[in-house]
Amino acid sequence: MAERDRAYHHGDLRSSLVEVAAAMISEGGTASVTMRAIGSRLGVSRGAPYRHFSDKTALLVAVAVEGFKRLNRRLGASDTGASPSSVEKLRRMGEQYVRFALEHPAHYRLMYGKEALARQDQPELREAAGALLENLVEVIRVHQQRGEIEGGDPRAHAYVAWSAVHGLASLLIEKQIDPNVDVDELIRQTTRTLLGGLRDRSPD
Amino acid sequence: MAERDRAYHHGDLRSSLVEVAAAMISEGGTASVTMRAIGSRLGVSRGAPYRHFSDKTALLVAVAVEGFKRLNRRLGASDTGASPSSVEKLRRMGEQYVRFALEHPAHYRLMYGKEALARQDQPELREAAGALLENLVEVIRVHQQRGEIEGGDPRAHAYVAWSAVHGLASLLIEKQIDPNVDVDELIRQTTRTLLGGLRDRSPD
DNA sequence: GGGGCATGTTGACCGCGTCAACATACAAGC
DNA sequence: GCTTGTATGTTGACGCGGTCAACATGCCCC
Repeated sequence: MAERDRAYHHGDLRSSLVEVAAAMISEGGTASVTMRAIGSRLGVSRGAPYRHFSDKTALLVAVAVEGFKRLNRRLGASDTGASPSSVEKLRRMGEQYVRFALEHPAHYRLMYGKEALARQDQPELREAAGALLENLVEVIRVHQQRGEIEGGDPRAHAYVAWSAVHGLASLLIEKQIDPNVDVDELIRQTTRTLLGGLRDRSPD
Repeated sequence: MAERDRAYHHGDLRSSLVEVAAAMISEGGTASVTMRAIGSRLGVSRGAPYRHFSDKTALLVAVAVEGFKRLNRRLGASDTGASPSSVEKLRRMGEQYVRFALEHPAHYRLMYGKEALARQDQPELREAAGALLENLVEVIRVHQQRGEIEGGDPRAHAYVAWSAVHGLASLLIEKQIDPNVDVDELIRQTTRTLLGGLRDRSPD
Protein backbone atom coordinates (compact mmCIF):
# COMPACT_ATOMS: atom_id res chain seq x y z
CA MET A 1 0.00 0.00 0.00
CA ALA A 2 3.04 2.19 0.27
CA GLU A 3 2.84 2.95 -3.42
CA ARG A 4 -0.48 4.73 -3.38
CA ASP A 5 -0.09 7.47 -5.94
CA ARG A 6 -3.34 9.00 -4.92
CA ALA A 7 -4.28 12.52 -4.37
CA TYR A 8 -2.24 14.76 -2.26
CA HIS A 9 -2.77 18.01 -4.00
CA HIS A 10 -3.25 17.00 -7.56
CA GLY A 11 -3.81 13.30 -7.58
CA ASP A 12 -1.30 11.11 -9.30
CA LEU A 13 0.60 13.90 -10.90
CA ARG A 14 3.40 11.60 -11.94
CA SER A 15 1.29 9.60 -14.33
CA SER A 16 -0.39 12.71 -15.62
CA LEU A 17 2.97 14.24 -16.42
CA VAL A 18 4.02 11.28 -18.51
CA GLU A 19 0.67 11.21 -20.21
CA VAL A 20 0.60 14.90 -21.03
CA ALA A 21 4.22 14.92 -22.14
CA ALA A 22 3.50 12.06 -24.51
CA ALA A 23 0.49 13.88 -25.89
CA MET A 24 2.45 17.08 -26.41
CA ILE A 25 5.22 15.19 -28.18
CA SER A 26 2.70 13.71 -30.55
CA GLU A 27 1.04 17.01 -31.18
CA GLY A 28 3.92 19.41 -31.42
CA GLY A 29 7.13 17.42 -31.41
CA THR A 30 9.74 17.18 -28.71
CA ALA A 31 10.62 20.85 -28.97
CA SER A 32 7.16 21.85 -27.82
CA VAL A 33 7.60 19.99 -24.57
CA THR A 34 8.76 22.38 -21.89
CA MET A 35 8.41 22.05 -18.17
CA ARG A 36 6.38 25.23 -18.10
CA ALA A 37 4.03 24.07 -20.85
CA ILE A 38 3.51 20.69 -19.25
CA GLY A 39 2.77 22.32 -15.95
CA SER A 40 0.32 24.84 -17.27
CA ARG A 41 -1.49 22.14 -19.20
CA LEU A 42 -2.05 20.34 -15.92
CA GLY A 43 -2.89 23.46 -13.98
CA VAL A 44 0.32 23.13 -12.07
CA SER A 45 3.42 25.27 -11.77
CA ARG A 46 6.70 24.73 -13.56
CA GLY A 47 8.41 23.44 -10.47
CA ALA A 48 5.92 20.73 -9.64
CA PRO A 49 7.35 18.05 -11.95
CA TYR A 50 10.60 18.19 -10.02
CA ARG A 51 8.89 16.47 -7.11
CA HIS A 52 8.43 13.43 -9.33
CA PHE A 53 11.35 13.55 -11.78
CA SER A 54 14.89 14.60 -11.06
CA ASP A 55 15.03 16.56 -14.28
CA LYS A 56 13.41 16.92 -17.67
CA THR A 57 15.36 14.06 -19.19
CA ALA A 58 14.08 11.72 -16.50
CA LEU A 59 10.55 12.64 -17.53
CA LEU A 60 11.36 12.02 -21.17
CA VAL A 61 12.86 8.68 -20.28
CA ALA A 62 9.57 7.74 -18.64
CA VAL A 63 7.76 8.78 -21.81
CA ALA A 64 10.16 6.70 -23.89
CA VAL A 65 9.60 3.70 -21.64
CA GLU A 66 5.89 4.10 -22.12
CA GLY A 67 6.48 4.14 -25.86
CA PHE A 68 8.45 0.91 -25.77
CA LYS A 69 5.72 -0.72 -23.75
CA ARG A 70 3.09 0.31 -26.25
CA LEU A 71 5.20 -0.89 -29.11
CA ASN A 72 5.77 -4.20 -27.37
CA ARG A 73 2.07 -4.61 -26.79
CA ARG A 74 1.39 -3.92 -30.41
CA LEU A 75 3.96 -6.40 -31.62
CA GLY A 76 2.61 -8.96 -29.25
CA ALA A 77 -0.84 -8.40 -30.69
CA SER A 78 0.34 -9.21 -34.19
CA ASP A 79 0.61 -12.69 -32.80
CA THR A 80 -3.06 -13.38 -32.88
CA GLY A 81 -4.66 -14.43 -36.09
CA ALA A 82 -1.46 -15.14 -37.93
CA SER A 83 -1.32 -18.38 -39.75
CA PRO A 84 0.91 -20.19 -37.32
CA SER A 85 2.94 -22.29 -39.68
CA SER A 86 4.96 -19.77 -41.65
CA VAL A 87 7.15 -16.79 -41.19
CA GLU A 88 4.00 -14.77 -41.55
CA LYS A 89 4.16 -13.86 -37.90
CA LEU A 90 7.58 -12.34 -38.23
CA ARG A 91 6.46 -10.48 -41.30
CA ARG A 92 3.51 -9.02 -39.46
CA MET A 93 5.66 -7.97 -36.58
CA GLY A 94 7.90 -6.07 -38.93
CA GLU A 95 4.95 -4.41 -40.54
CA GLN A 96 3.42 -3.43 -37.24
CA TYR A 97 6.75 -2.11 -36.05
CA VAL A 98 7.08 0.26 -38.95
CA ARG A 99 3.46 1.26 -38.74
CA PHE A 100 3.83 2.19 -35.11
CA ALA A 101 6.71 4.46 -35.97
CA LEU A 102 4.75 6.11 -38.76
CA GLU A 103 1.78 6.72 -36.52
CA HIS A 104 3.85 8.15 -33.66
CA PRO A 105 6.90 9.67 -35.30
CA ALA A 106 7.90 12.07 -32.57
CA HIS A 107 7.39 9.49 -29.89
CA TYR A 108 9.41 6.96 -31.84
CA ARG A 109 12.18 9.48 -32.36
CA LEU A 110 12.32 10.10 -28.65
CA MET A 111 12.55 6.39 -27.92
CA TYR A 112 15.65 6.07 -30.02
CA GLY A 113 17.05 9.53 -29.50
CA LYS A 114 20.03 10.28 -27.37
CA GLU A 115 17.95 12.38 -25.02
CA ALA A 116 16.42 9.26 -23.59
CA LEU A 117 19.07 6.71 -24.39
CA ALA A 118 21.81 8.67 -22.73
CA ARG A 119 20.16 7.44 -19.58
CA GLN A 120 20.56 3.78 -20.17
CA ASP A 121 21.56 3.61 -16.57
CA GLN A 122 17.85 3.90 -15.99
CA PRO A 123 16.91 0.25 -15.56
CA GLU A 124 13.34 0.77 -16.70
CA LEU A 125 14.43 1.90 -20.14
CA ARG A 126 16.94 -0.88 -20.58
CA GLU A 127 14.27 -3.31 -19.60
CA ALA A 128 11.59 -2.00 -21.92
CA ALA A 129 13.94 -1.85 -24.91
CA GLY A 130 15.36 -5.21 -23.95
CA ALA A 131 11.93 -6.77 -23.90
CA LEU A 132 11.53 -5.78 -27.53
CA LEU A 133 14.63 -7.66 -28.47
CA GLU A 134 13.73 -10.67 -26.36
CA ASN A 135 10.37 -10.99 -28.05
CA LEU A 136 12.04 -10.91 -31.41
CA VAL A 137 14.58 -13.50 -30.36
CA GLU A 138 11.84 -15.77 -29.14
CA VAL A 139 9.85 -15.58 -32.34
CA ILE A 140 12.95 -16.24 -34.38
CA ARG A 141 13.81 -19.20 -32.24
CA VAL A 142 10.40 -20.68 -32.89
CA HIS A 143 10.79 -20.22 -36.61
CA GLN A 144 14.20 -21.79 -36.45
CA GLN A 145 12.79 -24.85 -34.77
CA ARG A 146 10.31 -25.12 -37.59
CA GLY A 147 13.13 -24.95 -40.08
CA GLU A 148 11.81 -21.77 -41.59
CA ILE A 149 14.85 -19.75 -40.65
CA GLU A 150 18.45 -20.79 -40.84
CA GLY A 151 20.26 -21.84 -37.72
CA GLY A 152 22.84 -19.92 -35.77
CA ASP A 153 22.54 -17.48 -32.92
CA PRO A 154 18.93 -16.28 -32.93
CA ARG A 155 20.05 -13.11 -31.20
CA ALA A 156 22.20 -12.18 -34.16
CA HIS A 157 19.26 -12.75 -36.48
CA ALA A 158 17.12 -10.66 -34.23
CA TYR A 159 19.55 -7.78 -34.42
CA VAL A 160 19.55 -7.98 -38.19
CA ALA A 161 15.77 -7.96 -38.32
CA TRP A 162 15.55 -5.15 -35.83
CA SER A 163 18.04 -3.14 -37.86
CA ALA A 164 16.00 -3.57 -41.00
CA VAL A 165 12.70 -2.42 -39.57
CA HIS A 166 14.21 0.29 -37.42
CA GLY A 167 16.16 1.61 -40.37
CA LEU A 168 13.13 1.69 -42.59
CA ALA A 169 11.04 3.33 -39.89
CA SER A 170 13.72 5.91 -39.28
CA LEU A 171 14.19 6.78 -42.94
CA LEU A 172 10.45 7.09 -43.43
CA ILE A 173 10.00 9.27 -40.39
CA GLU A 174 12.86 11.53 -41.34
CA LYS A 175 11.42 11.90 -44.80
CA GLN A 176 14.42 10.40 -46.51
CA ILE A 177 12.23 8.30 -48.73
CA ASP A 178 10.61 9.64 -51.85
CA PRO A 179 6.99 10.34 -50.94
CA ASN A 180 5.94 8.91 -54.27
CA VAL A 181 6.90 5.38 -53.37
CA ASP A 182 4.20 3.13 -52.05
CA VAL A 183 5.01 2.82 -48.38
CA ASP A 184 3.00 -0.32 -47.88
CA GLU A 185 4.76 -1.99 -50.75
CA LEU A 186 8.13 -0.87 -49.44
CA ILE A 187 7.40 -2.31 -46.04
CA ARG A 188 6.34 -5.55 -47.67
CA GLN A 189 9.44 -5.64 -49.79
CA THR A 190 11.69 -4.99 -46.82
CA THR A 191 10.22 -7.77 -44.74
CA ARG A 192 10.25 -10.08 -47.76
CA THR A 193 13.89 -9.38 -48.50
CA LEU A 194 14.80 -9.73 -44.86
CA LEU A 195 13.01 -13.03 -44.50
CA GLY A 196 14.48 -14.25 -47.74
CA GLY A 197 17.94 -13.53 -46.42
CA LEU A 198 17.25 -15.19 -43.11
CA ARG A 199 15.70 -18.19 -44.68
CA ASP A 200 18.24 -19.06 -47.23
CA ARG A 201 21.85 -18.27 -46.82
CA SER A 202 23.70 -19.60 -49.78
CA PRO A 203 27.39 -20.23 -49.13
CA ASP A 204 29.86 -17.75 -50.39
CA MET B 1 35.87 35.01 -59.14
CA ALA B 2 32.68 36.24 -57.60
CA GLU B 3 32.81 33.43 -55.09
CA ARG B 4 36.06 34.35 -53.45
CA ASP B 5 35.47 33.58 -49.82
CA ARG B 6 38.64 35.28 -48.86
CA ALA B 7 39.42 37.51 -46.04
CA TYR B 8 37.25 40.36 -45.12
CA HIS B 9 37.75 40.47 -41.43
CA HIS B 10 38.31 36.90 -40.60
CA GLY B 11 38.89 35.14 -43.85
CA ASP B 12 36.38 32.59 -44.99
CA LEU B 13 34.51 32.50 -41.74
CA ARG B 14 31.70 30.51 -43.26
CA SER B 15 33.84 27.47 -43.94
CA SER B 16 35.54 27.80 -40.60
CA LEU B 17 32.21 27.81 -38.86
CA VAL B 18 31.16 24.56 -40.47
CA GLU B 19 34.53 23.03 -39.77
CA VAL B 20 34.63 24.04 -36.12
CA ALA B 21 31.03 23.05 -35.56
CA ALA B 22 31.75 19.64 -36.99
CA ALA B 23 34.79 19.28 -34.76
CA MET B 24 32.86 20.31 -31.68
CA ILE B 25 30.11 17.85 -32.49
CA SER B 26 32.64 15.07 -32.71
CA GLU B 27 34.31 16.07 -29.50
CA GLY B 28 31.44 16.98 -27.25
CA GLY B 29 28.23 16.03 -28.99
CA THR B 30 25.60 18.27 -30.43
CA ALA B 31 24.73 19.75 -27.07
CA SER B 32 28.19 21.26 -26.77
CA VAL B 33 27.70 23.27 -29.92
CA THR B 34 26.53 26.75 -29.04
CA MET B 35 26.84 29.87 -31.08
CA ARG B 36 28.89 31.44 -28.33
CA ALA B 37 31.26 28.49 -28.08
CA ILE B 38 31.75 28.31 -31.82
CA GLY B 39 32.46 32.01 -31.93
CA SER B 40 34.94 32.05 -29.11
CA ARG B 41 36.75 29.09 -30.61
CA LEU B 42 37.24 31.13 -33.74
CA GLY B 43 38.07 34.32 -31.91
CA VAL B 44 34.84 35.83 -33.06
CA SER B 45 31.76 37.07 -31.30
CA ARG B 46 28.52 35.21 -30.90
CA GLY B 47 26.75 37.32 -33.48
CA ALA B 48 29.20 36.78 -36.29
CA PRO B 49 27.80 33.48 -37.52
CA TYR B 50 24.51 35.21 -38.26
CA ARG B 51 26.17 36.99 -41.17
CA HIS B 52 26.62 33.60 -42.80
CA PHE B 53 23.76 31.49 -41.54
CA SER B 54 20.22 32.58 -40.90
CA ASP B 55 20.15 30.66 -37.65
CA LYS B 56 21.79 27.84 -35.78
CA THR B 57 19.85 25.17 -37.58
CA ALA B 58 21.11 26.47 -40.91
CA LEU B 59 24.65 26.02 -39.66
CA LEU B 60 23.88 22.51 -38.51
CA VAL B 61 22.37 21.75 -41.88
CA ALA B 62 25.64 22.76 -43.48
CA VAL B 63 27.48 20.47 -41.11
CA ALA B 64 25.11 17.66 -41.98
CA VAL B 65 25.65 18.28 -45.68
CA GLU B 66 29.37 18.06 -45.13
CA GLY B 67 28.80 14.75 -43.35
CA PHE B 68 26.86 13.33 -46.26
CA LYS B 69 29.59 14.38 -48.64
CA ARG B 70 32.23 12.68 -46.56
CA LEU B 71 30.14 9.56 -46.31
CA ASN B 72 29.58 9.58 -50.05
CA ARG B 73 33.27 9.92 -50.69
CA ARG B 74 33.98 7.04 -48.41
CA LEU B 75 31.41 4.81 -50.04
CA GLY B 76 32.78 5.73 -53.42
CA ALA B 77 36.23 4.73 -52.26
CA SER B 78 35.06 1.24 -51.36
CA ASP B 79 34.75 0.88 -55.08
CA THR B 80 38.43 0.53 -55.67
CA GLY B 81 40.04 -2.80 -55.15
CA ALA B 82 36.87 -4.77 -54.90
CA SER B 83 36.72 -7.89 -56.94
CA PRO B 84 34.48 -6.57 -59.66
CA SER B 85 32.46 -9.63 -60.43
CA SER B 86 30.45 -10.24 -57.30
CA VAL B 87 28.23 -8.46 -54.85
CA GLU B 88 31.40 -7.84 -52.91
CA LYS B 89 31.22 -4.19 -53.76
CA LEU B 90 27.81 -3.78 -52.25
CA ARG B 91 28.93 -5.67 -49.21
CA ARG B 92 31.87 -3.36 -48.76
CA MET B 93 29.73 -0.32 -49.15
CA GLY B 94 27.49 -1.55 -46.38
CA GLU B 95 30.44 -2.20 -44.17
CA GLN B 96 31.97 1.20 -44.80
CA TYR B 97 28.63 2.85 -44.19
CA VAL B 98 28.30 1.37 -40.74
CA ARG B 99 31.91 2.04 -39.95
CA PHE B 100 31.53 5.68 -40.80
CA ALA B 101 28.66 5.96 -38.39
CA LEU B 102 30.61 4.26 -35.64
CA GLU B 103 33.57 6.54 -36.13
CA HIS B 104 31.51 9.72 -36.18
CA PRO B 105 28.45 8.95 -34.09
CA ALA B 106 27.44 12.48 -33.21
CA HIS B 107 27.93 13.67 -36.74
CA TYR B 108 25.92 10.76 -38.08
CA ARG B 109 23.16 11.45 -35.60
CA LEU B 110 23.00 15.00 -36.76
CA MET B 111 22.75 13.95 -40.40
CA TYR B 112 19.66 11.92 -39.70
CA GLY B 113 18.24 13.94 -36.86
CA LYS B 114 15.25 16.15 -37.18
CA GLU B 115 17.33 19.22 -36.41
CA ALA B 116 18.83 19.07 -39.85
CA LEU B 117 16.20 17.17 -41.71
CA ALA B 118 13.45 19.53 -40.73
CA ARG B 119 15.08 21.78 -43.27
CA GLN B 120 14.68 19.56 -46.26
CA ASP B 121 13.65 22.65 -48.08
CA GLN B 122 17.37 23.32 -48.09
CA PRO B 123 18.33 22.04 -51.54
CA GLU B 124 21.90 21.26 -50.57
CA LEU B 125 20.83 18.75 -47.98
CA ARG B 126 18.33 17.08 -50.26
CA GLU B 127 21.00 16.85 -52.85
CA ALA B 128 23.69 15.41 -50.61
CA ALA B 129 21.37 12.83 -49.13
CA GLY B 130 19.96 12.13 -52.56
CA ALA B 131 23.41 11.44 -53.96
CA LEU B 132 23.82 8.69 -51.39
CA LEU B 133 20.72 6.99 -52.63
CA GLU B 134 21.62 7.47 -56.27
CA ASN B 135 24.99 5.85 -55.78
CA LEU B 136 23.34 2.90 -54.14
CA VAL B 137 20.79 2.61 -56.93
CA GLU B 138 23.52 2.67 -59.51
CA VAL B 139 25.52 -0.09 -57.86
CA ILE B 140 22.44 -2.20 -57.50
CA ARG B 141 21.57 -1.67 -61.14
CA VAL B 142 24.99 -2.92 -62.14
CA HIS B 143 24.61 -6.00 -60.00
CA GLN B 144 21.19 -6.60 -61.48
CA GLN B 145 22.61 -6.53 -64.96
CA ARG B 146 25.09 -9.14 -63.90
CA GLY B 147 22.28 -11.26 -62.60
CA GLU B 148 23.61 -11.11 -59.09
CA ILE B 149 20.57 -9.36 -57.74
CA GLU B 150 16.97 -10.03 -58.56
CA GLY B 151 15.16 -7.74 -60.95
CA GLY B 152 12.56 -5.17 -60.13
CA ASP B 153 12.84 -1.51 -59.28
CA PRO B 154 16.46 -0.93 -58.21
CA ARG B 155 15.34 2.04 -56.20
CA ALA B 156 13.20 -0.15 -54.02
CA HIS B 157 16.12 -2.48 -53.45
CA ALA B 158 18.27 0.51 -52.62
CA TYR B 159 15.83 1.65 -49.98
CA VAL B 160 15.84 -1.78 -48.43
CA ALA B 161 19.62 -1.88 -48.35
CA TRP B 162 19.84 1.63 -46.99
CA SER B 163 17.34 0.75 -44.27
CA ALA B 164 19.39 -2.23 -43.21
CA VAL B 165 22.69 -0.42 -42.84
CA HIS B 166 21.18 2.72 -41.42
CA GLY B 167 19.21 0.72 -38.90
CA LEU B 168 22.25 -1.19 -37.80
CA ALA B 169 24.33 1.96 -37.58
CA SER B 170 21.64 3.68 -35.58
CA LEU B 171 21.17 0.84 -33.12
CA LEU B 172 24.90 0.56 -32.62
CA ILE B 173 25.34 4.26 -32.07
CA GLU B 174 22.48 4.46 -29.63
CA LYS B 175 23.93 1.55 -27.70
CA GLN B 176 20.93 -0.66 -28.23
CA ILE B 177 23.12 -3.59 -29.09
CA ASP B 178 24.75 -5.73 -26.46
CA PRO B 179 28.36 -4.58 -26.26
CA ASN B 180 29.44 -8.20 -25.99
CA VAL B 181 28.48 -9.05 -29.53
CA ASP B 182 31.19 -8.91 -32.14
CA VAL B 183 30.37 -5.79 -34.11
CA ASP B 184 32.39 -6.79 -37.15
CA GLU B 185 30.64 -10.11 -37.30
CA LEU B 186 27.26 -8.44 -36.90
CA ILE B 187 27.99 -6.10 -39.75
CA ARG B 188 29.06 -9.01 -41.88
CA GLN B 189 25.97 -10.95 -40.99
CA THR B 190 23.72 -8.03 -41.78
CA THR B 191 25.18 -7.46 -45.20
CA ARG B 192 25.17 -11.19 -45.87
CA THR B 193 21.53 -11.54 -44.91
CA LEU B 194 20.63 -8.49 -46.90
CA LEU B 195 22.40 -9.66 -49.99
CA GLY B 196 20.95 -13.10 -49.59
CA GLY B 197 17.48 -11.61 -49.56
CA LEU B 198 18.16 -9.45 -52.55
CA ARG B 199 19.70 -12.24 -54.52
CA ASP B 200 17.15 -14.86 -54.14
CA ARG B 201 13.52 -14.14 -53.67
CA SER B 202 11.66 -17.35 -53.56
CA PRO B 203 7.99 -17.01 -54.44
CA ASP B 204 5.46 -17.00 -51.70
C1' DG C 1 39.92 59.01 -50.82
C1' DG C 2 35.16 58.70 -50.08
C1' DG C 3 30.89 56.14 -50.35
C1' DG C 4 28.67 51.88 -49.79
C1' DC C 5 28.28 47.32 -48.62
C1' DA C 6 29.86 43.19 -46.39
C1' DT C 7 31.25 41.77 -42.16
C1' DG C 8 31.88 41.71 -37.05
C1' DT C 9 30.43 43.52 -32.13
C1' DT C 10 27.64 44.60 -28.37
C1' DG C 11 23.63 45.19 -25.50
C1' DA C 12 19.32 43.52 -24.70
C1' DC C 13 15.38 40.39 -24.65
C1' DC C 14 13.02 36.28 -24.00
C1' DG C 15 12.34 31.50 -23.02
C1' DC C 16 14.17 27.70 -20.95
C1' DG C 17 15.84 24.29 -17.12
C1' DT C 18 16.84 24.35 -12.55
C1' DC C 19 17.39 25.30 -7.60
C1' DA C 20 16.39 27.13 -3.02
C1' DA C 21 13.21 29.16 0.06
C1' DC C 22 8.74 29.23 1.12
C1' DA C 23 3.82 27.65 1.43
C1' DT C 24 0.29 24.19 1.90
C1' DA C 25 -2.18 19.99 2.45
C1' DC C 26 -2.66 15.46 4.03
C1' DA C 27 -1.81 11.53 7.54
C1' DA C 28 -0.97 9.94 12.04
C1' DG C 29 -0.65 10.17 16.95
C1' DC C 30 -2.08 12.50 21.19
C1' DG D 1 -9.61 18.24 17.38
C1' DC D 2 -4.95 19.79 17.44
C1' DT D 3 -0.07 19.29 16.56
C1' DT D 4 3.53 17.87 13.92
C1' DG D 5 6.03 15.97 10.18
C1' DT D 6 6.44 15.06 5.52
C1' DA D 7 4.99 14.91 0.82
C1' DT D 8 3.68 17.96 -2.46
C1' DG D 9 3.18 22.44 -4.98
C1' DT D 10 4.73 27.62 -5.69
C1' DT D 11 7.56 31.42 -6.48
C1' DG D 12 11.63 34.21 -7.24
C1' DA D 13 15.97 34.09 -9.06
C1' DC D 14 19.93 32.56 -11.69
C1' DG D 15 22.48 31.33 -15.68
C1' DC D 16 22.59 29.86 -20.33
C1' DG D 17 21.45 29.98 -24.99
C1' DG D 18 19.44 31.81 -29.53
C1' DT D 19 18.38 35.86 -31.62
C1' DC D 20 17.73 40.68 -33.08
C1' DA D 21 18.69 45.56 -33.60
C1' DA D 22 21.88 49.25 -33.33
C1' DC D 23 26.32 50.26 -33.89
C1' DA D 24 31.22 49.80 -35.50
C1' DT D 25 34.73 48.55 -38.79
C1' DG D 26 37.13 47.07 -42.69
C1' DC D 27 37.27 46.21 -47.62
C1' DC D 28 36.29 47.20 -52.55
C1' DC D 29 35.19 50.18 -56.26
C1' DC D 30 34.56 54.50 -58.43
